[in-house]
Parts: sequence; C-alpha cells; structure tokens
Amino acid sequence: MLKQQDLKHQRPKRGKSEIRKDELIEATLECISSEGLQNATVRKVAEYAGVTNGLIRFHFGSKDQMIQIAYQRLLEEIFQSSLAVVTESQLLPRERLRRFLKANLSSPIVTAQTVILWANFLPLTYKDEEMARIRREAYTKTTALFEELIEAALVDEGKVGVDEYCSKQKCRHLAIKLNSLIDGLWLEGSTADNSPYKEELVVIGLDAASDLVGMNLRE
Amino acid sequence: MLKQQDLKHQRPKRGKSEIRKDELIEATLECISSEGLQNATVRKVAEYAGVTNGLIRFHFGSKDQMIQIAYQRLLEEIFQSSLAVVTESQLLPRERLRRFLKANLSSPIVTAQTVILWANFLPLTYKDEEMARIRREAYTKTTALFEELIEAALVDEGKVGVDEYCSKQKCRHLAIKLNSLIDGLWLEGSTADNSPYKEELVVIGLDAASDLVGMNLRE
DNA sequence: CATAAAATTATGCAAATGCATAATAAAATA
DNA sequence: TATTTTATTATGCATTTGCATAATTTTATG
Repeated sequence: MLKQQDLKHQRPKRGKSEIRKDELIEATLECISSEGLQNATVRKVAEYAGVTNGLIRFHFGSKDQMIQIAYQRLLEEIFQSSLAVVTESQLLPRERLRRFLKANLSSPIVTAQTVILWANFLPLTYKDEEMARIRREAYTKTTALFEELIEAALVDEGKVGVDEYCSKQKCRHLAIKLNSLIDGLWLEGSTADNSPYKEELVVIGLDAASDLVGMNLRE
Repeated sequence: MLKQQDLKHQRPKRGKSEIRKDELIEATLECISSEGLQNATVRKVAEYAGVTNGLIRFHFGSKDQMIQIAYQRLLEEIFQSSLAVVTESQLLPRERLRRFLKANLSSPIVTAQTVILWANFLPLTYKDEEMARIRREAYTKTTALFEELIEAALVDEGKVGVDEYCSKQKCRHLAIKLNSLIDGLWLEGSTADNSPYKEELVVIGLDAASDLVGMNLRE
C-alpha cells in the first residue's frame, strides 16, 4: 500500500524520490549542525538542499516529521559506525570490546559535528513522544550490543560463569557503567578542539574501562 | 558607573530591580523547562513571570542576554548544590569525595527538570561564544573542585605522594574519568523516570567510582 | 505520442516574534 | 510636595515562519 515496491521487476537503483529524500535528510542535518535547530527553518533546509521549501512538505509532510527522520538518521549513523568495527568475526571477544569502546571514543563519533547534532535533538526527546521513542529505540540497541560484547569478553576470559543470574546482572551493570563513561568522555571530547587531548581521551577511556571491567583493554 | 552601589549607606535589602530580575530569571528557566527553548519566547517568559514583555527588554536588554543569564544561573545552582555537601569541614577526605559523587547522582541534580534545562542550553554553547565562555567557566570550577577532592582523598589514604608530578597527572585523569562517569549516569538517570532505577544509579555510580579510584566509596 | 502521475516551483497568508518607542505608573529624592 | 528616576505597560512594525494551495515541469506509462 505504501509504495510500488514489488510491482514489475524493479531496477535495484533507488527511485528518484528516495534519493531526493536522502538529500533532504542530509541537508537537514547539515543545516542543524551549522545553524542550530532554532535556525533550521524549512526554508533554510531547502536552501541547503538547493530546492524550494515546498518540496519539504511534499517529502516529509511537516517540519516535525523532517526533524524526526533526521534524528533517526543521525542515531542510525552513529550506531552503524560503532557496529562496523566489531563485525569482523575472527576477533577475540576482548579485542572486539576494545575496538567498540575505541570507536565510540574516536572519529567520526567524537566530533564536534556529531555532538552538536545530538545536543540539538536531545531537548526534543523530552517533549515530543515520537522523538523519545526514537531515542529509546537507539539506546536499547546500543545497550544490547554493549551487554553482548561485555558478556562475551567476560566469559571468554573466564571471569564469569555462563547463564547465571548474577552474571547477567554484572554485565548489565557494567554496560551501564561503560556506557555512561563513554557518553561523558564523548561529550567532553567534543568541546575541546585540540586533537592531542582527543587522543588522550581514548587512552583515558580505555584505561578507565579496564579498571571497571577488570580486564586489560588498553592494548 | 554601572550602579549606585556605594552611594549613601545602602540598605542590605536588595533593590526592587534585583528582585524582579531574579523573578524573570526563574521564569525564564521555568518556561524553558516546560516549553523548550524553541518556544521560550520573550512573550511566554513574561507571561510566566506575570509581567508584560517590554519588561524583559528593560531588565535584560535583549533575549540573548536573558538566555545567557539564565544559563549562568542554572550552572551556578547546580554547582552550589553539589558544593553544599562538602563544606562541612570535619569530614574525612574520602567521605567528602563520596558525598560529592552522591550529590551529583541524586536530586536535585539528577532530575528531569535539570537535565532538560541543561540540554536546551547546550547547543547554544557551540554557536554563541558568550555561552561557551559561561560553560567553560562552570566546567573549570567543577573540575578544579573535583581534582581537589580526589587528591585530598588519595593523599589521606596514602595512595599517592604529595606534590609529585605523576600524582597531579593521576588526579587529573581520575577527575576526567569520574566527571565523565557522573555526567553519563546523570544523563541516563534523567531519562528513566522510575525512581527505583535512580537509586540503583547511585549504587552503580559509587561502585564504579570505587573501582576507578581504587578506594571504597560505597560507604 | 498522449496522458496520467509524480516531482517541483511559485505564491500567498495568518500567526508569531523580537524589538523599538511612546505612554503611564510607581518610587525615590530634594 | 514637586520633580526626577526608575519600573512597567501599551502599542506597533518589519520580518520570519510553517503551511496551504495552485501552477508548472518532469517522469513514467499505456
């Protein structure tokens, strides 16, 4: 009902509409990161995309939906870029966890651009239920992955037994701790623009994570 | 030149103007936390304060200044409420650190209201130089206090020598770690509204901090 | 090619917004 | 009390903003 997805044998190429929509989403993110959400008006975003404002209504229906979709995209991109480093299956669990942490403490996640975008959207998640949902969904995904990586590493290193309740609890707590640590460092790292400090942040983060997990993740 | 501060023998009572300005600042914060920065217009804030919009221009000059002053107030209030718990001078350094951490993980700092306000202001600190300055100033104060508390605790517990370079470095790193951890937990704690989880966050936070500092801060 | 559908622009409007300026009220002062 | 400052309201204006609606162009389809 939504689209003629399965009519005929469709070319693998995305339809023109999808491409344009993609451009508009990217333009939205660029506009917000450059001008701030306050100034990211429908007209400005259209200007960033090189189209006229009416087109945004055509593709998104309303400004609110435009914002929601852009937020979703941002979170998905962040998730994907940290997921990418752990998909190589031949890695040791510990190394996988280490890479995941490192990815979350380096570019492209730790960039002023990313944090600025994140910060601009955040307030909306407290007032707009849909934005809250989008946030929760991404958070759940990230946390699940985190717990998974932690548990695998702990089991592999013989630190916990498998399937015991207190082990689950331990992993859950560790996930919260590591997640918080990373978020905090990420926030801090984005403010200071001197890159030597940013590299130091990775070291500090892995060091702290090592203490928390009780496992050498510094390598 | 600014005010007739030292003319005559002035009553200790604040002038009417100061009181009204205070009301307007509080109204600004209330309005932002209820409606979001986007909708915190001059007229809305005036409505929250029960005055007409012209008065805001009279007291603040412009909307931008109104926002800046409100931000300053928020950060000051946050700082003061965590400072309050460590001023009792007869406390052991370790207990003092512990209380500071706990304060930063409980009400009134960890409330949706506080985080919402903080989140609303944050994006501005990336575009407005004055807002960035206000943020840096508060951050510097907090970090300095943090390092102070950490160093005192480490020295008292005999974990480090006094005045050595690597000790300073250690304290600095620990301050960054604890600060990040707390910020992350704070952010997370504000989203979930179930209070049992919030109490758990304090436990988790103190537990993690204990691991990081290498000292029992759980009580 | 013809025609229907999709994509895009053009135009306009009503509401909101920040700010200015004048008018008025309240308070201080002499 | 008279007068000057200070505080507050009233009014208005130019601009911006989101959205609607119609017109136009482009693309797909029979």
